[in-house]
Amino acid sequence: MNVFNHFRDIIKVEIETISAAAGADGAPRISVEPPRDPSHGDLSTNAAMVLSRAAGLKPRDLAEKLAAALGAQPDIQTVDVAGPGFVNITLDPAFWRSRLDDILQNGEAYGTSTMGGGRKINIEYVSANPTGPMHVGHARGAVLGDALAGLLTKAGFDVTREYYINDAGAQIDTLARSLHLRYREALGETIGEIPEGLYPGDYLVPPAAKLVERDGDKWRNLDEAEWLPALRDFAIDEMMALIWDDLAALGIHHALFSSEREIAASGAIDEVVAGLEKDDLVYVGVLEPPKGKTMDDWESRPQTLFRSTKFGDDVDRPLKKSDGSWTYFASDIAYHRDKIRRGFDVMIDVWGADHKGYIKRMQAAVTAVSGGKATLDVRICNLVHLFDGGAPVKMSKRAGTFVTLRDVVDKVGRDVVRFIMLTRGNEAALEFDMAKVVEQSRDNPVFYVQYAHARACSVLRNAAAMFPDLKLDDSSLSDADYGRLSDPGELALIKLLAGWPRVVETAAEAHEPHRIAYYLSEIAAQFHGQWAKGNIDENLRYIIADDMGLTHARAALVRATAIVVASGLRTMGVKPVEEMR
RNA sequence: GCGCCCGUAGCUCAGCUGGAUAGAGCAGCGGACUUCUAAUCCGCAGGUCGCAGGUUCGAAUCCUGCCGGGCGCACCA
Repeated sequence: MNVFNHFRDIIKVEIETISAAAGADGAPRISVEPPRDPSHGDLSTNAAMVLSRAAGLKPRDLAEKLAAALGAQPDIQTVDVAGPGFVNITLDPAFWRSRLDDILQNGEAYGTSTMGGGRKINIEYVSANPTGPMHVGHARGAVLGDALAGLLTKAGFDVTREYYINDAGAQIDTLARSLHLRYREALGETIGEIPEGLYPGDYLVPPAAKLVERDGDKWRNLDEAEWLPALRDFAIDEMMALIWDDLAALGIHHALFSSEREIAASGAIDEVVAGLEKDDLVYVGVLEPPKGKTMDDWESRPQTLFRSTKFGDDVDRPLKKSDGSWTYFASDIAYHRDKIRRGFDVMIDVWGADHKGYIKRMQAAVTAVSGGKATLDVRICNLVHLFDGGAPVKMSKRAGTFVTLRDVVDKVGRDVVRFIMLTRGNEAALEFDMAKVVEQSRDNPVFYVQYAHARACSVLRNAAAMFPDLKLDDSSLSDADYGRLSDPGELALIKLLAGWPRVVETAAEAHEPHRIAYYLSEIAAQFHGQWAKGNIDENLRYIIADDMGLTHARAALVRATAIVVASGLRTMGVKPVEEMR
């Protein structure tokens, strides 16, 4: 149960009783939130201030009426009117304690929401070019997309995880030529320095050997035109296998891989552009060179343009290259229309920071192609600055200090990578210190949260050892006498745990999975803090040797903490640990 | 020149889509262990939310204009 939504519904009913006009008017603007200052109660609503005009009352007067009505509701202990017309509600502690039932009975499914109503939503993420292994920067987009997918699933959406393979264009030819060189090397030739313009990485050496094994020297002395298509296919398959491995190391598995080449081959691009032409959204025109930027090779010439300015873009965008072939943008339009046709009217793309300038045109295209019915949200991932023990890791392909995603995952573990990548908002740059993230200390958020879960499991193990007769399965725990959980710290922890459904919904709505990481840190802090109180006052320990009933009640709280932390971690794609030694 | 993002404590960052006295970690200072794992916790100190206007009951949050930083800016993907 989302406690806040629950009482929001009750408040709406009461408002309608007080004033039908107000009830009909601004219901959507009513917010019910936890007040920042806990001394203001458990819930705070702005309803009286937002609806005073429609009700024909002064905010404070409406607030007083609302407060009187709410005071008679079950589960509500006190209601106060404060400031300009806030209505602050304090709930009965028994109501909060009963949230433990909700948690224990649902297990890790606690927090699952019906907000999404099973609506289809498509998340396209990673989409790294198949020209080599993934590097650290890719990891952030991969984790963000995957965690967002997990979050939206938890929030009740029908999520499809999708990867767009950019397997067309000149880069793939470059890949194929680079492979051919390595292939000749594998056949015994001395190739020397890799020429400028080809990919120098030695990750093409194993595929080259594999190609020799499969085809012998059959491609060796042919003209490029004869071997290029075959080597292209071979190279793409090899590179995608590499990327799949890297993703699997992060625990990421897309449901669908869409190929740019297949889109192009299907004629979808011609089709979608023809459709845009029909709507008068395509024309031939001349673009102005950008001002304030030196463009030596600028050549003013007529181009086939998409009227993206009609949908808020800054300039119209080219659909054709100078050689007459389609631009990447054109095939991306066709691709997104394909997604729309597959029934997705809500789409999310996760891109790197260098693609920021591409957002408007893509959103314009989605609006145009769908007739305004589909929406595209683009989540941009800022840079990851890699450190090792406080020293920046300089990455250079030439110097051979290039750090791949795989290197980092192998070094610190996939759960650490996943969690740390979500400890910042996606638009903020992120520092990733490979030494620090495996430290067992307070300033390592992964450890701090994992330790809370492990500590909770440890308490339950100890409780079982001390009281062999105590039933500690979830259903027995939900029969415990919660009334004995009366310490303010315990109640505060319960309230935090009860906030999980709301965190899921607000984070899902904002498309911001990093909020889960912060929320889990809060729980961990409250839990560790409560633990420490037991070192000062033995009566506050979770396990009380001569009081099995109290231990049972506290075990229920501890178990509920473990459940919520585990649920949060799993939503982020991180595996909770039961022990840390 | 234009567009987007960012600017919050000494440092790294949250701030729940406009709520009340702006929060946390680190660093600093002072405390707490014959432990249910101190791998932790408690306290103190630290702020003109870049600057200036505006919108309103109310602004770190929205609008405008500056200042500073980042990214991008036909045909690559």
